[in-house]
Amino acid sequence: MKNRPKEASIEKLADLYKIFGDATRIRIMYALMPGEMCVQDIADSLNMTQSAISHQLRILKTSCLVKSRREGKAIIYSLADTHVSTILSQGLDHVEE
Amino acid sequence: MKNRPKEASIEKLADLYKIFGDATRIRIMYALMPGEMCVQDIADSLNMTQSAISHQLRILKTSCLVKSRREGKAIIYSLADTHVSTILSQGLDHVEE
DNA sequence: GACAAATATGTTCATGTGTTCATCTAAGGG
DNA sequence: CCCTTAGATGAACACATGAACATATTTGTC
Repeated sequence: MKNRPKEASIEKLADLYKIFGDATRIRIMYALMPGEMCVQDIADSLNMTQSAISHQLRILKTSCLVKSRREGKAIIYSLADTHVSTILSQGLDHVEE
Repeated sequence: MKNRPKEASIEKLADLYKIFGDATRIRIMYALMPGEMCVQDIADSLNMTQSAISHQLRILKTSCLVKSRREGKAIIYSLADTHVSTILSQGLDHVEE
């Protein structure tokens, strides 16, 4: 059990969890687990508007939880690293007890 | 990589992370890591009002992240299980890269 | 029982947050 | 070029959230 982290780390930590603290964003991340997807496909799969998804994707990207690349007209999103799935399944363990 | 969880689990997961998504609550949990503490001591250690801490403790307790017992006039709080520290250090890993 | 100490709770207020709607930008096809 | 398609962005609005303040509750002491 480590010491209490620095104030800066605590703020960062809270901010990180804030990102995970929204069902839409979690759904997006789970949608991206099997593989990359474009915005409209995510929207369709979650039954939400393109705009709503785009807004959330921006938040996820700013926090480096997803990354994107352009392919013609479409922009393809994918999970940024394996940490994301790790954190999610960690939380799921706690929830599903 | 598992299947997408049920809707109910996703909501619960988001709610769980929402709890972790506040610096005050994280500070409280870190304060409780070394061992149990009464409300006023937590408040002093974090330089916050007793009321603010009590409100947050109630949220943490409702989510089963801390537990409490009475000892005379005081109520002593402690972390509910080891999952809490696990989740916190997991997030810290991601943050401190 | 009156009182003090330790917490809990209710209310209020300012601030954040997520979605929608309308609009804007970028890329490809004719 | 003009138009269509795919996303991004900005403003507005409704709703949630955290802290402060005052007050209530519970317990121990005299």
